[in-house]
Amino acid sequence: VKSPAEPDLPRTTRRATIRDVARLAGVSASTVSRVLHGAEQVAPDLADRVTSAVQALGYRHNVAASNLRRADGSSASIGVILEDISNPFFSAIHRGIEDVARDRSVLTFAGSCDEDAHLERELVEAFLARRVDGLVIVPAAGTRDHGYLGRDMQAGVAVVFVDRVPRFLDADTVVTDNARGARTAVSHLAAAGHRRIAFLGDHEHLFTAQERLRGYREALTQHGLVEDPALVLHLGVRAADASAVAIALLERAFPPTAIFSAQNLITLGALSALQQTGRQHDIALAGFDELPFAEFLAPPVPVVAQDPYALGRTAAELLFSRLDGYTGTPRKLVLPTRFGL
Amino acid sequence: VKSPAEPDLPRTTRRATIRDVARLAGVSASTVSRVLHGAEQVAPDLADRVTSAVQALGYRHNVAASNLRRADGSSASIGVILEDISNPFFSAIHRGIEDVARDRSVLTFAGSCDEDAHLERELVEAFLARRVDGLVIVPAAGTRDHGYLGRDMQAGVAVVFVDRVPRFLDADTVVTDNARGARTAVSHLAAAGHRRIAFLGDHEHLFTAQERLRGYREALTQHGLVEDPALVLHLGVRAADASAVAIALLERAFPPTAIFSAQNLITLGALSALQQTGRQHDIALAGFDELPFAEFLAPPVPVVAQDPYALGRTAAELLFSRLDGYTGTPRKLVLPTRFGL
DNA sequence: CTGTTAGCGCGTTCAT
DNA sequence: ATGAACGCGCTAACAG
Repeated sequence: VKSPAEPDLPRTTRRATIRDVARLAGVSASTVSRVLHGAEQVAPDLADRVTSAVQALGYRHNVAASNLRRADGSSASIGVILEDISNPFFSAIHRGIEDVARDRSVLTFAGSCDEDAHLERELVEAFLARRVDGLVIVPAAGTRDHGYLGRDMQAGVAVVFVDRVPRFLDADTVVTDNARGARTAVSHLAAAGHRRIAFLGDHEHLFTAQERLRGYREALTQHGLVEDPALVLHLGVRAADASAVAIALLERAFPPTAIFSAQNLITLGALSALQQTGRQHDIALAGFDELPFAEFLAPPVPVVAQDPYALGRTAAELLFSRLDGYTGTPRKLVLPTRFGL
Repeated sequence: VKSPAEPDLPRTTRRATIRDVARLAGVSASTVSRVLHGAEQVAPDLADRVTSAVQALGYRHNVAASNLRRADGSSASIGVILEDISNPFFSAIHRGIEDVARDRSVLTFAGSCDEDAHLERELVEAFLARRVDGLVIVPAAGTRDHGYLGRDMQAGVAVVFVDRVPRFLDADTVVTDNARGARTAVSHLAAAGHRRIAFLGDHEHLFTAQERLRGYREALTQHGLVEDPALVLHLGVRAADASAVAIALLERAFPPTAIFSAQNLITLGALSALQQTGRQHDIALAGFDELPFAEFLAPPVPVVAQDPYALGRTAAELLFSRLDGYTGTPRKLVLPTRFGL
């Protein structure tokens, strides 16, 4: 209910369009467009007038509108879906992607799906509705089928999976050599004489957890050890959980003499458990993923280090090679790990 | 140079448009649009035919085109500019923003400017060219003037600054109470009897570093201590630097008896220095920013904890309140810290 | 309730 | 070298 005496004064001024610029410069919109795109065949004085008008009006190019008309219809943006953008492992992947994208003036959307398949799908669709040129995805553990993406790939969207493999879809993928990394670490423990080595991993339906368990088993076999199912534990990734589970493990009647923790936060939990029970010098520990404070630990904990930044860079490179016209068969890259203190 | 015998077969199929859907469903484009937006006044059978056609063609809504025609012209996306998306402090801010944005189905662009004013500006303009509805910015230390954003704010873009204050622009801002946090920590050291307390901070032109130094000085004054300029050191944030500088500090003829390190990575460096020189039990240490592994340290290091996630959430809330129509004077929020082990 | 028309901001023909 | 006209995909306004 508004009185006619109080007209609705917009407190926001309308954005200048290319026509406004054209009018002020006394040229046509086409000429402005040409100047904006650095075309050569514009008279210098006209170009100057256009540039001044752009400045004067605070004109900002609208890439969405531009993209609509353009032939290739590239939006110069990509979408990144991670488990959690605030987890250092994933944010390093994110940064790797960003750096490669930035070199091509491509912007990056990012979203966390918190291991939720439904959220993952929602993010994919939201990105696609913004017409991203490509998608980099760390699949949620629960996603049963990525096949629906086939049609979008057909339509020209470049899709690359990182850290975990897609299901029911043949697409470019970059993962770490999880099995080999785990095998190396567990072999190290076995070589030191341990025969009862526990495996502490996260959700058993997680690709990386499965692969690391596989590596653990390979190492046992390799050293002539028999797996004791009671020593293989799967849990959530929260450090608090891991700590409680590890304490229970250590307080068993017949505890392990060594622990292989298959993930970052789990190593933290195991560390805490060893500290709380005062067993840090009795029970050996080795882990997957780097620890930022490894040097301050006594005794030191050897870890399998992956390179998440390289994971991200490599994924982005695969993505852009597709956008550059590569149409070959999907590439499956496996990046090595480094084991040590 | 292409032979006519080899026509350029597009290996990508054209995306279905709303007209394609309309044709297949035997309705008009408007009807499809109405169904897509959940309008009530469409006959159920028509709606069903539209839905099937959408499925059959793998149609994906184009929000850019939609946004172009729509009255309010909101793109349902925002841009976030941080120093480094892979730094845990900033990625926690990022996540806070994302969570608030997601509740409103708003997507998030993110970019790192690595403390480079030029990159910051480039990112801002790239986001604006994509017509983001709002911008959350952690200003680069070197940015001299954010005034250029005034015009875009006038045009309706919501702009919020986080962690550091803008220059020459009056806008919504959320920062941590850096001075008070530092004062608390340094007071703690002074109360323990220390009279020679060193300050290890990063770039002196960084807002947070300045504020923390201010807090350090307030604490000294409060405890009747006189500042010794030789004990106030500014450095880069890389832990390696901090370690070297701290070692040099400890090896002086007249070293401090306590160190206040004003940032995350610097605390890491100081810790390393104390460890390398074997002085960890002789020289007291307190730091700004949380340490993920505090519980494993001996002796424990008390720290000033900020809440970057809350910083992000709060910033996003200010942003969306603007988009919701708030037009009052810019708000300057200061979030508290928590000091302890 | 449904279809038709026009136009959002822009780039691309095609004339000139 | 420059401008006029058209259309990208979509939706607001109107007509029926």
